Amino acid sequence: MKKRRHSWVDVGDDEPPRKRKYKSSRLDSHPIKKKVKRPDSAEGSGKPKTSSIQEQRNQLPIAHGKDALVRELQENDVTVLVGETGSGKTTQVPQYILESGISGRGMIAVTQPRKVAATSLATRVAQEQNVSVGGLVGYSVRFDEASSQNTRIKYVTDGMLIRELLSDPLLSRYSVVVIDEAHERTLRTDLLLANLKTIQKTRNSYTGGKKGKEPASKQNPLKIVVMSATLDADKFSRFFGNAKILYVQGRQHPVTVYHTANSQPDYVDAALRTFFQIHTDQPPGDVLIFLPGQEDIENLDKSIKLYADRLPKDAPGVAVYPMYAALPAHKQAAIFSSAPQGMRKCILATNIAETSITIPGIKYVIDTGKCKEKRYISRDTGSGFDTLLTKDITQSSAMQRTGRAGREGPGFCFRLYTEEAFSAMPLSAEPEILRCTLTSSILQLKCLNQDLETLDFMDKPDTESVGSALATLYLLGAIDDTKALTKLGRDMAFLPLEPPLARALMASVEFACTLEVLNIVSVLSASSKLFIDTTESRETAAEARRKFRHPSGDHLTVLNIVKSYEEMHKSQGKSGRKEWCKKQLLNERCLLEAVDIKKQLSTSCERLGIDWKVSCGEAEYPILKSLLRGLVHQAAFLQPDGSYKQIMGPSTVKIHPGSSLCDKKVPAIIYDELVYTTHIYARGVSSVPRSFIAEVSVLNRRRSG
DNA sequence: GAGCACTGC
Repeated sequence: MKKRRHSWVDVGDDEPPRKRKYKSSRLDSHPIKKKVKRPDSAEGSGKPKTSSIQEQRNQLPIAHGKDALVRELQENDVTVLVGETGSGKTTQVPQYILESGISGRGMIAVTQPRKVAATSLATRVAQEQNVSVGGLVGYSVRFDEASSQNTRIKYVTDGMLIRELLSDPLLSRYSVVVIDEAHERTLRTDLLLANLKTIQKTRNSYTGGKKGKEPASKQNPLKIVVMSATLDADKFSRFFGNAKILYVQGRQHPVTVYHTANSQPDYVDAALRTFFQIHTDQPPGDVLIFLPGQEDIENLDKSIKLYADRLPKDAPGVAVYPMYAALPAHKQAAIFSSAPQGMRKCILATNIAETSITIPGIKYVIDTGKCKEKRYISRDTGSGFDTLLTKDITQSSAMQRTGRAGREGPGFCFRLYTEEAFSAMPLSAEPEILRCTLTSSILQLKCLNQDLETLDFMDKPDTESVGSALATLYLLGAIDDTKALTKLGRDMAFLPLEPPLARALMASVEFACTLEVLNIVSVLSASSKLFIDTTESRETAAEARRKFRHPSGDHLTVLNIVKSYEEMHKSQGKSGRKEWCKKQLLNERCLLEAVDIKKQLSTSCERLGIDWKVSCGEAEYPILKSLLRGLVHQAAFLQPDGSYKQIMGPSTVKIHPGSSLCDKKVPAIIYDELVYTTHIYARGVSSVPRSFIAEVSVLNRRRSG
């Protein structure tokens, strides 16, 4: 048989996606001129009404190509599998691998970027195998695990597999690793891909990748399956020595796409007009509008309500639901309830609705084509800051948003940008590794003895960004002046914290205030924000915060809140605690997550021989000194004009308006992060005596031994 | 005096 390298193999019975053009036509100002159908495949006939789980499995698009797929997986060490949503690849491929014996005696790991995905997929696949989750099929995510000695298929978050890498650098328990959602190119996916390539070379005694010439020394070979959406498949294939690309058809209802004839600089106004055009001209069906951020959502919310009131009395009403991450949980939950009788539901969402949340019943999507992107600007030594600015989305994002209209039936998508603008969009987002802080990743790679210069990344991070991370690690005492990992650095990497917070926690041992610092870093490293901050409640929230305010600033204010929360729990129990949070406008999600993190960190501390119960009582200096050890590179001095000048770095920063120290002119500050929006703002700020700062940068290194 | 997309250990 002729070797077919780097070619598309059609596993399903449809044409490969490169031939499918996303035809679309212009939409003249707003009146709808012409519509074009998305040339979609399987005219979603929907799920069969009643069928056994096995029948459902057999009806998935991927089932048609099962034999061909299994054959390819058997023959190739690396396979790139392209499949759209609804193809069933994530649930079926691991089962095919298991059932066909490809995985031998080893386990199959399937990675996911998000926790919910990992746990729910494991549950689904366990059902299909007719076993309970945690047996043959299990999962492992932070704070939650269901697996046993019998587990053969394990769904894990990519971060979890990286943790496993630290204790088992060859991932020897696994014979197959499936990297799912690889097109998202998260920092952790890229780290895994780079490491997997090295691991496979070692375990398979690579001889150039020629089929049928496997060396006899191959004891415990590793197979890699990379699963991705269509756009980046070639790149993954090239990265793995022109690995075979297989294509699987998806299942999605057709969505009619419209573009505007002219660009719409005022996209909020354009969204408003488009919404009412749909509302008055189109049949019933819910509307989902994608906007970049909270501010736009709040404005559009007001405008829609204003105009809806002016509609004729007999016209159907509009029920508006905002949806973004900072919204309190009970308001987020509201979007899943159906609209009041005779009203059209209109959801205003950030890209939280693009992948994280699926809202049922959406027939119309309005896409502003904008999103906010966090980007790290690295300067000289550790003085970089994050920006959070509105920018154009990518083509894959646009297609994802469009797809949200076709989940349950044929739908419509109104793009508030021209067809030309769509064509000009980048295909997919720039990988995170090129725009994020690398401090934590580089510390982990150091623990794996990986040489950054020789490690093969899909996209190599730029030298400036690596240099900045190395400089930060050196300042924190995690590496020495030969860039070698220190004992302190190894301990820091063991803690599930960002290096600055890990350093602060390690320092707390020295200052005998571990309990306090543990409480603070647990909240700081929680993924949700502590304060609920919507425009309408901003004043009330600030008022509530004043009660907990500590004169030294935000870190000790956080500590006061944690203490009150714990007391509230002791005296009032779970429901009292919840009520209390609501009243104080505190986000309980953050505090609950902090409780989990604290539990995990205290276990980690015990393993490192640290007594985490050591407390400094009411003293504040030990706490500030500990924090300063981690935040040396994030400190600034007051200038005569009231602004702050970074100690390491060129920038002048302001204290963020949400901080308890805003407008308090203290001589020196440390901060959790810098964010550039309208100014460079320092967030999470504490006041420290100037004298503390000078001594720290020297001390950090001296004690790192 | 002004405002913050989304994840992970």
